[in-house]
Amino acid sequence: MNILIVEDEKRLADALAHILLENKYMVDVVYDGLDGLAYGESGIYDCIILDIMLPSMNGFDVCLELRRKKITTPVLMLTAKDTVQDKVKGLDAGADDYMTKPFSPDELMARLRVLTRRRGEVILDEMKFMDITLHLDQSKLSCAKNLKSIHLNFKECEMLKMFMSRPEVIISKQDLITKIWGYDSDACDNNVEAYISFLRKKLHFVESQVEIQSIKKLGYKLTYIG
Amino acid sequence: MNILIVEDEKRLADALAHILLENKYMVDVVYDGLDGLAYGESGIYDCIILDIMLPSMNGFDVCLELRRKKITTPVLMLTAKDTVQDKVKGLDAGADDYMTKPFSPDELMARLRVLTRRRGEVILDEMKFMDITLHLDQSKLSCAKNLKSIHLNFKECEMLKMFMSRPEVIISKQDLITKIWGYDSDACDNNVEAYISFLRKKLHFVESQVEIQSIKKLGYKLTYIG
DNA sequence: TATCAATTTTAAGCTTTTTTTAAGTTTTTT
DNA sequence: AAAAAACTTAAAAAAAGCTTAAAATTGATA
Repeated sequence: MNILIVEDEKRLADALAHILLENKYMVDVVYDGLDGLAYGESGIYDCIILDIMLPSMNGFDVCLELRRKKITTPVLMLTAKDTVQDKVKGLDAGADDYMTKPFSPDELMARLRVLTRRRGEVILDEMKFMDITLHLDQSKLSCAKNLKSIHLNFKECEMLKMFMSRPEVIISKQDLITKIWGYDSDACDNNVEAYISFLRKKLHFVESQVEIQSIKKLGYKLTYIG
Repeated sequence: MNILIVEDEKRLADALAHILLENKYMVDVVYDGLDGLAYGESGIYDCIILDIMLPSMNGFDVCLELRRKKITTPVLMLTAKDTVQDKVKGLDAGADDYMTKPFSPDELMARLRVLTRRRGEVILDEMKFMDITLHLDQSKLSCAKNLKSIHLNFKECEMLKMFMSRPEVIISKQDLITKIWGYDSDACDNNVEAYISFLRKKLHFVESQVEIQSIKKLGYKLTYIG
């Protein structure tokens, strides 16, 4: 899970990053609005935590601009501006949640979980697509029509999760790298290819009709072959 | 837009309903947990506003039960319980937002807009012109009148994209070269011609009435032949 | 701290797909 | 009819992707 923090108070930003890292998120931090916009535009984050009063471009405008560019990454505004007007303005600018400082870390984590889980999907549950089920709490993959199931290791699980959250959509190798290996990792395409190969073997093992198709130069997608 | 209010304080429930009605929502109100669950299970609502302390079944359990039954309707918890633990509990039970009483009607409306705006916001990554559709997310070309579709490779896709973004407009070979092969490539006209040929074959394969016409010395354009 | 198992990375050889090239045709223009 | 431009196609070359085994790393356990 990748989080972008856009916050100019360095001390707060670092504290926040620290809390997130403890909770197994991958974190990038930038300290002004234009950087926030540039990073956010990459579309690789699962959530953006956005302050409002920022150098170079304020949070409202950053959010508006992201939405104008069809970036749908959830945005959580975290700010000292606590009037009802500000909240309404932020939410109507396209933010998905709005918290005021000072805040409770526990509540922030809970709201972050809301924004990063798919609607209605209670955490520690399972994901399904056609005949396969990914048991997130057990890191196991199973197939509806037979009783076989198989263990997935961490990276296999993260990767399959990405595919299952957007089936039939092409996901690029670069996206997989930044979301699974991290923004500044030096993983190369071959790392992805190796894991794709592992996953395919396991999908085949459970006798699923779901497969990972590769689209040259663009990436991979999960699809069902009827 | 349909909203379900689950709230046992009749006066508050009515006030809330009144505000929502003023904002052009359709509203149903129930006064206890089991009724809330029964109504919610119908899946017809665009959002459920849920109190926690309720007769017969509390709001946490109503929400958990809805999620267990795969009801994904957004839930906004609106309650007097204002501790951080309660907020975390509510959000982790599957609620999408959590507001405490007393609340600002404006903020409530803003948060309701957030929860209801993502509905029906389906991002279709495709381009259409007359009877053909280019599925960018799948690198596929299909034709309206029949079920055939065919895979396009990267350069074919880029080229068709250029034509479809400006149908009926003549695009020169040089333009195609600089946009597809790059500014400093040494691709020649014949490269373009080869790809035009590939594309024509595929347009023919899907039995489209759209064709790529060549205008000597000037370039090519996409056009429909009635 | 040493050991073991699991996970992750690396690298090499192999397969497939895409892209380029080039030669022979066809069409259009003069 | 000749010249220029465009078309088509096969096959050569290049790029991208696949698979696997082995090496390296990590993390848990004794």
